[in-house]
Amino acid sequence: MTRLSASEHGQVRQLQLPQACAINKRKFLGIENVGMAKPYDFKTIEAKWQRIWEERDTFRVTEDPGQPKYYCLEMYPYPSGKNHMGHLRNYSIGDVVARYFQMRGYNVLHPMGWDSFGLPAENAAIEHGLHPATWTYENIAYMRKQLKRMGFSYDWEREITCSEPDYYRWNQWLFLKMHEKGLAYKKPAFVNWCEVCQTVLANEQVEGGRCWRDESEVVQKELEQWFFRITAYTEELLGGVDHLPGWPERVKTMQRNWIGKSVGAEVNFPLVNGESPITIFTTRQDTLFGATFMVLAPEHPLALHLGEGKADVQAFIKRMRAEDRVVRTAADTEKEGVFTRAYAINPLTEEKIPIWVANFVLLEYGTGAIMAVPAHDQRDFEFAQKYKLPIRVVIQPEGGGLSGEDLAKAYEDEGVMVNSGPFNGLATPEGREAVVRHLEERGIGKGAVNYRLRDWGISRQRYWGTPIPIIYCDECGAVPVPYTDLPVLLPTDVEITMKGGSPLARVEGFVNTRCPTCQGPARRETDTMDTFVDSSWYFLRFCNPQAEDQAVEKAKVAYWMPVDQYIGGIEHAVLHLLYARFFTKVIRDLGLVPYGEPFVNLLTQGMVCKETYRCPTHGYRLPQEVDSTGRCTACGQPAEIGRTEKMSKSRKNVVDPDELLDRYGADTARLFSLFAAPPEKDLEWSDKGVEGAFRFLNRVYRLVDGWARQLSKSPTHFSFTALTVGRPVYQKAHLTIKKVTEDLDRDFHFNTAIAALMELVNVLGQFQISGDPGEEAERRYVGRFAAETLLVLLAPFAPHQAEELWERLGHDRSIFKESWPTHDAEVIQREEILVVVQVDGKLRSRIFLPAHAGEDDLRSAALLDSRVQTWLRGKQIKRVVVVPKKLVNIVTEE
RNA sequence: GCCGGGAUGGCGGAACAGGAAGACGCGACAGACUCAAAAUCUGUUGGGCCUUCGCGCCCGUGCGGGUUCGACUCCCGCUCCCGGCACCA
Repeated sequence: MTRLSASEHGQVRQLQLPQACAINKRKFLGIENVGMAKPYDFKTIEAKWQRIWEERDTFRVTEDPGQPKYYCLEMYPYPSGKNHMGHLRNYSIGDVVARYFQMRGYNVLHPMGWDSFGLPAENAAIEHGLHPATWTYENIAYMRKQLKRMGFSYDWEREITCSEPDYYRWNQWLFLKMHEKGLAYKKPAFVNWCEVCQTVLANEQVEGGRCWRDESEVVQKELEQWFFRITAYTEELLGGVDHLPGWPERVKTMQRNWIGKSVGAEVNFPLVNGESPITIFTTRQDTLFGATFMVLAPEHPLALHLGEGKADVQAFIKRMRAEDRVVRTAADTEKEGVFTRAYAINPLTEEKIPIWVANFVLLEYGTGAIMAVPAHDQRDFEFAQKYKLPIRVVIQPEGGGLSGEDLAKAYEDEGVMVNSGPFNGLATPEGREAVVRHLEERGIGKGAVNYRLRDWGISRQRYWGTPIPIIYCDECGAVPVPYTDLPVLLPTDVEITMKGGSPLARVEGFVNTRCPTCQGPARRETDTMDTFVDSSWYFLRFCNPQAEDQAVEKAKVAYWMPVDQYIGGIEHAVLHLLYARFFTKVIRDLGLVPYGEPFVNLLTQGMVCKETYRCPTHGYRLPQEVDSTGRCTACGQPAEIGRTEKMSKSRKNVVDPDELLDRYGADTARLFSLFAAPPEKDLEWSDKGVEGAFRFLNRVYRLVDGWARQLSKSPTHFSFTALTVGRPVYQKAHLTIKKVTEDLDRDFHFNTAIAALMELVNVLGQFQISGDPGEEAERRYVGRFAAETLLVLLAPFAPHQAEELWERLGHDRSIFKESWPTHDAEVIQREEILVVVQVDGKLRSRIFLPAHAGEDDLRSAALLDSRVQTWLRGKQIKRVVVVPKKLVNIVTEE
């Protein structure tokens, strides 16, 4: 018996081919004259259709209020040189989405552009002696060509290049608008400084104390910098996360973590000497009675003051301030402190408690000062043990029994308040509220919220970016460049050295200017903007990329926005995706967009990985540098084999897209990257898998091309009820429509959609379009219907081949003008259903019944089945569970 | 430590609402075609068992329990892997 998938079991017998058919198989496959099966000529076909799409402006879109819109956007690339497989995967996913929605009748906006400002251009300038612009624009030209070779359905008329004045002038415009509203401001601050990049980095660009670009250690430097007040939107950015059902949970979690909201209280601790009190922030105000000392951050202004005339305190503060902050603030750094010999009063116990200065308290979180509750905070506990400070239990867990003397570690969980005067007996949640109320009544504190999120530092001491439109005048201070003077052009004659501060500072013609207010001599700001500013609103610009007099054109943006589907890498979960949300809210408040959230649905595609070989002495090796026994060919040592890691040049496990395209073509590259894994999971590259995709496309090609001539004579109508030999194939085609459509609608399950197409091709491979003259009309009708269905469903995945074969079937209109098919529920209705019979939950028999069989029919048929009866012998039937049209389970008495 | 995600054949992965575990592909094995190879086509392919080779039986979705007629799926308790945050008060 031919094995087919379970769902088609009922059709199996009808699909059997008599042995004699094998003789004619070559003929039916259209290869009888070929002698040898040649692969289809993807080079000619792909080039042909790319040319036709371009000539016919197939993917040009304009606003059309009469048609539902769909905005499909993939994160635009940084033009680093060549596209890598991650890009191609990202854009292949996006292209299927865009083409699918187009066929579903949507007006689809699918644009592409270049995130073309950034540091690598400056590095390349030094390395290769090229101007950053030259290097960037050569890369763009190359990468654009690659994308076109992939056949992506972009509206290239909307291409955006961020490094062009017609784009970055609007960065400056937005900066000025934000400056007007107090959302852009300058302040001195400790900032992250990367020695390699010679620039400041935003908090979001520091990962584990290292630069996100070059992974070098980041140091802290105090500099005067421009900031965007993202914290003005903290609550909205946090709350909005709850209203993004189309975003992956992990991205939302990351954003919540990054914003880091803590709810608690601020409490004032008066000083014994009567000076103004120390304010602390705590989330555990219910432990206030257990605060036996206080700790200030070394940078806290009061620390120096209290340490006046105390050499050891001064020395400690000096040493701590000089210490590398990344090291000092690491969790495993030993706690260290010094007693100021000053005292504060615990406002609830009215006890005198000592004030310390210690390394583990951070100025930038909360108020830079803490109350220490050693019994209920592990850090305070460790500190108290080291310096012999009192430990007092004020929270008892259920069952109690804790005492300060024999505590081995802090009890940080919730419990019941003890040793807390009027609050004794309250559980932690109520205690928290009660203490806040008490503090507020007595005016010694208040409920407070703290966030981890800091304002976004955007100044970069680099050349290849947007000039910040500010002029410094000795008389008038920092003066914004008037709107009418925009853009502030980035000068082209600049020397890039990567040392000695902002390159623009050395361009006299740029720096020296006149004050817009007093006309006196003045100097321009020489820092440029973080490149993340460009990507924070580019999706709005795509709606009106050519607008010369405004950043965003209200009506067009209102039509296209929000982005219906955004697709990109998880690495931007916080960075870009947080900034873009912030900018959208700012621009909304400028009255230019009706939405505060830019991206309705977000798909974070997985990385592209490949096996990696590593030799202990020679590092990463190419597969050919490792012999069959797994030893490095250079030194003979056993190499680490087959570990799957993200593709990267340094790991020597990359696949070059150009080679892939030369060898297999765009359709194969697309199909494999969509088939090998669901889009959100990592994709393990497999050369064999690519060949599998290529083989599949060849099968489709031979099949449809082989049929094409005969199918031109097909009848256009045939009654379903009259179908006989072609019936199962016709049904399979309808089932495939259903499956592919559902898979695309349900979170873009491309891999299973493609699997369904493969199943259909497998069935069609067994079907003949000629035969008995009496059957010929039916066979051709069914063959044509199935082949056309296959092509239409395949079109979003392998567009070139679908177009080509569509044309060969006699169509003169693009397959993308076809509307997406719908399945006929009556057709896929089976005449016969397979019922699974279980005895005590174990599969014991299968029976075929007419589709209209009811529950009672199922029950009696199951009980009558001879195999079931064997299993029932000597047993008492307890009950019979019937699942309509599916299953019968006979439960017996033991 | 807190938060999120995950674990299914030799491999990538299916199984939609609790109802046939392993679709589809890769690899492997066999056969057809061929002088031969490649390509193509056709089968077989989770593990084990058998004087019965069957529409056969037993086991099987990280581990241990539970709910249920029935669990990859739900509940409780673990292990391991991946990711985010973290001396954050």
